[in-house]
Amino acid sequence: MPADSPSDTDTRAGDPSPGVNPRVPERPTLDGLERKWSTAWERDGVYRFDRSAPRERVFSIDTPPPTVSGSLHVGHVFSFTHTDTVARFQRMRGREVFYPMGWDDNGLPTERRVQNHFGVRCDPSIAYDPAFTPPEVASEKEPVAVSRPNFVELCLALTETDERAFEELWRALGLSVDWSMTYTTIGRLAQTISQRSFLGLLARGQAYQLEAPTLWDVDFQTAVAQAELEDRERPGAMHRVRFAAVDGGPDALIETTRPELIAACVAVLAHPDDERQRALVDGEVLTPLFGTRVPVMTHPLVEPDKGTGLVMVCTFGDLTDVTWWRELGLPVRSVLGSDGRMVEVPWGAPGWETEDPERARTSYGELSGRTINQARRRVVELLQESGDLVGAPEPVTRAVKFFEKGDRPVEIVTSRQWFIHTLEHREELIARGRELRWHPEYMRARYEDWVQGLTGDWCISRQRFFGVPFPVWYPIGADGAILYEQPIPAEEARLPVDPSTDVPDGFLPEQRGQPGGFAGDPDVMDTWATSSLTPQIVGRSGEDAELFAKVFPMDLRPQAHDIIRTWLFSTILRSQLDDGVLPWRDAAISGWVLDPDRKKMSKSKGNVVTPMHLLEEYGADAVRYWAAGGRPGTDTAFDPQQMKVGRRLAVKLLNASKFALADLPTPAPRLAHPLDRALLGRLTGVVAAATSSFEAYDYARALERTETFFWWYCDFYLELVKGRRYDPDPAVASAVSRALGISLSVFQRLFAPFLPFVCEEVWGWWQEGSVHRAPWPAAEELEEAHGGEQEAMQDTALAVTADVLREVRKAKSEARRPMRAPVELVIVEDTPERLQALELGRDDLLQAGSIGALEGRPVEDFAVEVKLAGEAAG
RNA sequence: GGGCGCGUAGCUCAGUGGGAGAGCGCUCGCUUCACACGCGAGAGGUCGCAGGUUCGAAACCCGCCGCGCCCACCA
Repeated sequence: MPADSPSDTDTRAGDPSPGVNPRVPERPTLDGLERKWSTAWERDGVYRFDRSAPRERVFSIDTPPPTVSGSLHVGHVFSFTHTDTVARFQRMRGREVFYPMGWDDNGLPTERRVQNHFGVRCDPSIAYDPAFTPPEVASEKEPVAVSRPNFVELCLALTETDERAFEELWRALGLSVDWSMTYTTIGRLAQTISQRSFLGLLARGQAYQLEAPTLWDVDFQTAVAQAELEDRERPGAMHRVRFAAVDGGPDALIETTRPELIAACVAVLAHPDDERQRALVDGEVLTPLFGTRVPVMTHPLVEPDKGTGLVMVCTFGDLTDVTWWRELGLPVRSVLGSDGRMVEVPWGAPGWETEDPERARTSYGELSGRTINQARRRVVELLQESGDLVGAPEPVTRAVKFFEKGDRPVEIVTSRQWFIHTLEHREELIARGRELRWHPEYMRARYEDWVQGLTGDWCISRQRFFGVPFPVWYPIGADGAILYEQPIPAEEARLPVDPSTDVPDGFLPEQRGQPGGFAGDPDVMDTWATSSLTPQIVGRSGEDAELFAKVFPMDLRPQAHDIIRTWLFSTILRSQLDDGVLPWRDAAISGWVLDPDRKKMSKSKGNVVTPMHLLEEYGADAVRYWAAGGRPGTDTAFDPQQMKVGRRLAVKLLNASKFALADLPTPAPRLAHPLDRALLGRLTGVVAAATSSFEAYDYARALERTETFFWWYCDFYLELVKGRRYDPDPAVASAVSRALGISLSVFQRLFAPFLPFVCEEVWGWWQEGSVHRAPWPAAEELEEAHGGEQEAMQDTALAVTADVLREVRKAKSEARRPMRAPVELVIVEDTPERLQALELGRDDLLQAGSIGALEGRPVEDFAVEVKLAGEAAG
């Protein structure tokens, strides 16, 4: 139904046709509406994106793809509802809404789930077995080793099941997604686009490979990125350790929580201004137990107030060590293996020189092969025995960096990884962040803080299996060495490729791994390296130029605040590097769902309260009502009570619609009654408020304004007009019908983004087509409420009539009489102006209050005297 | 340590210069012809604390206290 012609106003407002309305049920109910209407919407393609629409009419949404491993929880329901209300609003405003759904199935969470579910582990050295079936009984203790292609097949099988369940939930919740455009982050399209973007970065020198100290998870045995770290408080102990003097100089005392890394010590540092350390600086000291000579140097990052003012630098205990190592040009002595155990080291060999090779070998022999914690305990014992530990270890609690999905602290291990240049783009990225319109505005600070605090380029390679492979191979020299410096990129036409099974042009399969042959890059991309391209994936960048031009840059990125540093940041980076643009105009940031005790909703709780249960118990509209009450960026308590309130609102809308639409008198051509005109005048203000709130992504305010006015409408306006509604004079009844029709039509559309099921139901009682494709209410529809010299007085009439009705009700309530109890006389004291206005609503008031007589007395202050029939005045 | 947000009725929250509000919960009443998944009424608050600006502050400014989140070089 197009909104562009003013002459449409009358039909759009929904003039009912006369007579009893057979479409209104005897007893309206919410039960079954989800199934009924989600089926109908799919059948009729109500939310299908029409790509023939011109760019300026398109509203494109870059939906967050939920992680498929595990389950959707109420937090997802919460934030996806927010986006859906905006999508529905924009659709009703006449925009063609591009709203696809994606599933993030790629990555570690899926791998971990597949390992547990099937009892397998991936061994890339095994050949593919086409006949493989997973073990009948999954054993976590003794997993079956499977090839990488088999492992990936299992991942795909499991995620497909999950994705079906997720889609079912979203449909039940009523998300107005175009399900024909669904994508997955492991799918062929996402792989192609990720690989193509990577090859572009490589060709432009924006991606590079480097062997360097890298953040490393020793359990998953993969590199991780700075953005994936989180701090956790862990107990530890501070050890004061003596480093012996060389050549008669003084001993050095350092403090450390990681004594197991003494063997990896490459220097001892002091602050340049620290007078106490003057005698040591520029000299050398010996590491205890191992007798390695290490220089004593200075660096401004050393804090003289901490510990003894001296700190040992190890390769590598933390990120500060990396800084010191790099800036002071120190050597590398690595003792930690990629599996988190101490490796063998060649004491006495170059790089491992020692004053006492025998002692070093004996001491280190106690540590070699042990885990970090075992080695730490043993080294403390050795230091105690040798007398190099000063005092007892002092228990401390300190923040330790963990991979957010990991169980042990991250270590820093030297390895070969792919990076994307990030640091050199910092200023552009901040500028893009300032271009972006944030909702709420203050979320921009989180982004800027993050960009300012970046310490390195983005490491995008992961030593894992279920992800997008790097589309490159390497030649192998005649001596069998892999020539990493000469990567062979895949031809673009071949994408997506898997270099572990595909063969580069100009080689034969038999040459894999052979001298003179080739080797595939063994790694996969960080899951964010794919997710950061969601605008390009949904817009089919490079596959469908026409579509991409229509939807990109996108209008809206909705997401929660916890992934600003990952998803939002990396998406801006990739768009900047690939297209030199900001990927969206607006970002709407959702809060979290909190337990009633204000803590972040816990996993266990989230699993008990599954979203499907909530939808079944309260109904989708009710759950959406609760969610829509959470303002942008604000954390919101999980509150079933609010869902009950939402359900009541939906029921109210059913019943109010039944009252207005159950039978349909001949509609009057114009509004005549002052109260009717005043009502529509107020509704004009509500429409304006809801519209401007929605335009600013404040769906919660739009709902609140609409809801508040709707309850007032039911409690006062509907009660006031009941007499005229049932008036035997058809002219009177039809005039009310017109006002009810216009107002109901507006309410049904104002609520449609929030309560899509019940609104579609009541719309279907009297209108053609879906309410979700009906035009958003506009002021022009209500213009007959305005104009004329009586406009101000009409509104006063409505106000004073309602005020008096309230007083009459109060009197009856205090007298413990029913509301229909007759009233002999009502005396209203009020200003002459208000009394004059009251005359306009007199007839409705007398009827609604069962009032026999009404008198006015002009005075300054408002007061009402109510004389119930058969009683003294109250 | 730095940054951001929050602190209003028992609970969840709205309110950004001029009457302290809503819903839930609670109490009382009402089978009223759209609705008992209802209707009507009522009780309940030093707007975290202390100062300042102003004729006037819940709101604006300064400081403090408390809660939450993000970030930071884990010695």
